[in-house]
Amino acid sequence: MIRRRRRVTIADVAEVANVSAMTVSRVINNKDAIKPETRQRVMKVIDELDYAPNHIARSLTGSRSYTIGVIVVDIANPFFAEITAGIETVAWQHHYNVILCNTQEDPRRERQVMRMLEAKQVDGVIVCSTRLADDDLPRLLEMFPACLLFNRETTAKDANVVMLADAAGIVRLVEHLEAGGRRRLGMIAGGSRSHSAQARLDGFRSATNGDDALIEHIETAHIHTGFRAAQTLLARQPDLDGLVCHNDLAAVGAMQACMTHGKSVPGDIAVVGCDDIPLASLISPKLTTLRVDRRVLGELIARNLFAHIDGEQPTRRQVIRHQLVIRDSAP
Amino acid sequence: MIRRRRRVTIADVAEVANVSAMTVSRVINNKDAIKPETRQRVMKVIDELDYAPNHIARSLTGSRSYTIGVIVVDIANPFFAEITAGIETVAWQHHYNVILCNTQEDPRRERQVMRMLEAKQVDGVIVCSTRLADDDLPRLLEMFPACLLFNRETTAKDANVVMLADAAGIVRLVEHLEAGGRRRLGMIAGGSRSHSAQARLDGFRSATNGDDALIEHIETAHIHTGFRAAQTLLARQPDLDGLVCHNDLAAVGAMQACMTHGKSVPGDIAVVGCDDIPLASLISPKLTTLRVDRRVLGELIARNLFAHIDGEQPTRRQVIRHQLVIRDSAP
DNA sequence: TTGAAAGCGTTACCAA
DNA sequence: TTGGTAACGCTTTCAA
Repeated sequence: MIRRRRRVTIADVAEVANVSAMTVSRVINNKDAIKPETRQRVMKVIDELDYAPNHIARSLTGSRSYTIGVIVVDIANPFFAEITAGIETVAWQHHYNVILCNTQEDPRRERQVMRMLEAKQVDGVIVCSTRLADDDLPRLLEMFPACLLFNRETTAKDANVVMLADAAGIVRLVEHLEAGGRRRLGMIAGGSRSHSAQARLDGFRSATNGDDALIEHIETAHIHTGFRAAQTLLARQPDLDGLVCHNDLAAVGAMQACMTHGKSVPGDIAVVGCDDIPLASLISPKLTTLRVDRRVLGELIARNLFAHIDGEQPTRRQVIRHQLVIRDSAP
Repeated sequence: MIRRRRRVTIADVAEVANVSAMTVSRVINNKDAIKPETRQRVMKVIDELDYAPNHIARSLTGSRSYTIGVIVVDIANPFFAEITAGIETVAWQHHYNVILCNTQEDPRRERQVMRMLEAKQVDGVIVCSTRLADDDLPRLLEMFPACLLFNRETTAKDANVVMLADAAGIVRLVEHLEAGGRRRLGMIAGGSRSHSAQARLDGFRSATNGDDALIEHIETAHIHTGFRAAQTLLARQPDLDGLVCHNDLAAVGAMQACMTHGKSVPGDIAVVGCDDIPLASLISPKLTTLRVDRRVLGELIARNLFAHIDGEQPTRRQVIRHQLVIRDSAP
């Protein structure tokens, strides 16, 4: 059972300072005009009693809770952890706290979490890579005074959206490969249910007038799946001289497959990945890839939300481009 | 400016259902006895109006806020991200939310964050690797109905503690090396200000009756610092046949140095790390190291806190041992 | 089994 | 420049 020590209240301060609670309230909120003398006296008592306003009571009066909700599919995924770090930084600058909710890719849980956040009167939510159906989204999002969706479009009213330019990023990779003289490019594409996998594949197709024989799909992109996909692809198309991979892990596997196949990287074939995970610069040859500064991305997302909360006209839709990181695997 | 849509209140439900607010309250809390007929009617109205209790108002009445605070030095660090994932899982099972606070190793910010959390009436806090001074800790922690410290001891009353058995883990590594016939062991030790570095060093010393000539210090443990430290150590002690490294990154660098030095791993010299980062099983030879399941650790931490919150007698001090992961670098 | 009234700590509104 | 009163939405307490 919880036992909370009695807190000093505004009434305590008022009594000791010989003023009304209202006056104390005005002092701590810097509102209205207060006689400097009175203010001094109240401040002194606040200090002596170590008074701090009760945020719960404040929230109840209706204005703000100074809390936002952040919903992610998996906080243990460094991608979201870094975004969350950026969000938290900006939130704190705005004197806000973050309620972090991990949904583990479960849409049911996502729904419950949203209702809970609304019941706790958060001033806004940030939803990263939601798994909710398009139809459910508007009704849920519209419960909140402000909301922002990362990597998902929606018809919800007043929802802002921040998207990663996955397709454009892949196009740049392809252009880089072609500028390096590569003529026959293949792709190892990611899972069919993933939004970003679809976008990356679209980018590849549009940049290459994609021949489907040059594309190999893997459901989960990992080193060994990348390895096998590259083997299949090379068996089918021995003259490939460039390989675009859904992500860095797959690219690492693909490079191993190339070498097993007797092809040198980048001599005979160039390999590129996507995400710039730490491993990308630790292996040999170092991987050419796409990067987005995830902490900065989180900060940008949060700033967008707070613009909304603060009543400024926020950017409705923001698209963030990757940065091309050129290393040894495709110089 | 925030505009919050008017919520359905308990009074609305009461009016439509033709009962008092109290009856509605009893229904949603399953408290006291209610005539089944009345309960049915109230439930129906709740459903129709889509009523959900306002948690802020609930918290104000004094019992619980159903929110805990989690304070970490850096959520972008996968170590803490995974622990946080574990904590969040258990919190949600208890119908709790987590306010996540990132302190970026700044003790001042940590203090502010704690005051804020107290003002928001959290029912408990979990503080991971605090940078606060021993003297500040008790006063701050005692503001909360329940608190738990990870990897830090304290004299604060009613504070529970979960510690990682860093020293014991290193002892096990040393024993493993000695069982494998290694006779002359060196160590690459970590930063002087780090709690865990100190503990790991202590473990090494106690297990080897440590000769300081066999120990090399690095301020930040990374691949290149590990490389250089190993070089220095090998130059000084060419007959080393075992090397214990503060963490996996340093171990990776150390292995490279060994090979550069013409020593094969594990043939001529065994190398072990600590932490089991993803890279550890990706490089060759695969690294023998220490692991602790960080998600499970987070769950354990949270369960300890909730035991306290729920008034059970929680374990005052819990020590978590690493698991020895034997791979190729020290079979 | 149900209800009325008081209170949680704060702020909005109106009055002095 | 200050204070009284009434909310905010709920639960506790006491009474019926």
